[in-house]
Amino acid sequence: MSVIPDFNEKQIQILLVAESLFAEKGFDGTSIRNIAKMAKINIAMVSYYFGSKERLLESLISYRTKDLKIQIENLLIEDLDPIAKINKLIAIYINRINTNKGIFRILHFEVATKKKEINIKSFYDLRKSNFKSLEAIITEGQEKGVFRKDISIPLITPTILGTFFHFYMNKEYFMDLLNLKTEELYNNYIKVNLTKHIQQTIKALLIYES
Amino acid sequence: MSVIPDFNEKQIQILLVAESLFAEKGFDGTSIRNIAKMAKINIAMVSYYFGSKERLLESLISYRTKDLKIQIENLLIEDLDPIAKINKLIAIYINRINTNKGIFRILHFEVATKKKEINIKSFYDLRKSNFKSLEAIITEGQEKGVFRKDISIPLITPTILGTFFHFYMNKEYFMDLLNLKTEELYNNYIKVNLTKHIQQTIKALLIYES
DNA sequence: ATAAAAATTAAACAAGCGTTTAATTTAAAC
DNA sequence: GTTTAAATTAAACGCTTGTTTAATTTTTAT
Repeated sequence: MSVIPDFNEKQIQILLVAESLFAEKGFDGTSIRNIAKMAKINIAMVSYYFGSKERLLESLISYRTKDLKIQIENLLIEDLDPIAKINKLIAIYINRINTNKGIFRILHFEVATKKKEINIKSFYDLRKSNFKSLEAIITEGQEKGVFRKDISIPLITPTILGTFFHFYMNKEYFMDLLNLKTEELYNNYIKVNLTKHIQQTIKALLIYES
Repeated sequence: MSVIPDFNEKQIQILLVAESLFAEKGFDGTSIRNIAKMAKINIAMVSYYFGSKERLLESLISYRTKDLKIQIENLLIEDLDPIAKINKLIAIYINRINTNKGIFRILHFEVATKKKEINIKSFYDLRKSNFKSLEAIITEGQEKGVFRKDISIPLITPTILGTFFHFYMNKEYFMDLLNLKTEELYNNYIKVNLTKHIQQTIKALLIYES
């Protein structure tokens, strides 16, 4: 008995098209006619299946966030030293966002402006759950005497995700600055250099005594 | 002889109203009628003064970014030790964005989606200039033997600004997580704790030997 | 095969959009 | 004080928006 509605094939097809358009042009910048045309359906089908454009967005968010919870919880029970755990957490974060670019971009953009109206509870729960996992990992590291005691755990996530997002949202600027001439080089830079940078940053923050 | 157009009082009044609405509801989410109503002008005045809605946004960006360059360049010639200089740079960054919330929010949101069409050269120049300043400060610190030699300078700015923005863009979530019950407490947390956290992070990153 | 339910369609709806027009008022220049 | 330019207005333009309607086709169940 899940509270998350199940979607049929047609609905999922619509959700996927909506995801790519919302990510590219924003929620307000995308019309139902855009979606219908790209998904090769009648414009009435969106209202028929989802009720409204807003509820389509809500459906998309719950569709995408419902299965993103497990991965990090599994990390908790792995037998790794604290630093390795944190590094793996960062790698999971970045990889996950990278393979779900669309929905994360939408969440990042729309939740900030539409927050009052949209049901983002599932997203909110996901964040809370991830925070608890991070807290557990850091506390473990502190008990083992590896991490500093005076760490502000709530500011770790902004450091990880913020750094990544800022890089990811300013793609053009950084492709120019770092002389990355193809999409592939840019993505590879994220996977190798940026990930390493963030891991290094967090490690320094958790260990370095001032 | 400035290439940046001068705006009269009426134009500035419109720009300020547009800034607050674009920041709150996004560019696509704001209509010219919204702006006209709030600014208590006729809807035709926007076209009359700026030509179009897009050019209004361009005008707003150049109006806001034209005087943001000097502050950081002055920091270069101050007589401070490298760490103090970096700390001051971070404080300047955060304070500046905090007192120009609106335009930075707009830039962050719209530039990412509209980048092809909008003339954001002034913003681009500002970033390049800031990067050069940062590079100079870090190189100085390396020559004095205070900073590590293997620092990826292009990834310092994403770490500073990204961390800040992620915190700032998810206001509601962090007010809840950190139990900050008023706007004032939230802003104070940014000024004290978040700023300190970012300074600490960058310091650790620049100094800590792995 | 028939009846009921679900899916799909084209068309229309009113409302809002950015922009332009042409007329009028206000200000500046001489 | 008259002329010229700038500012402001209400109205309309054509177009797009999200949503609903009512008719039709397709699928499912009996």
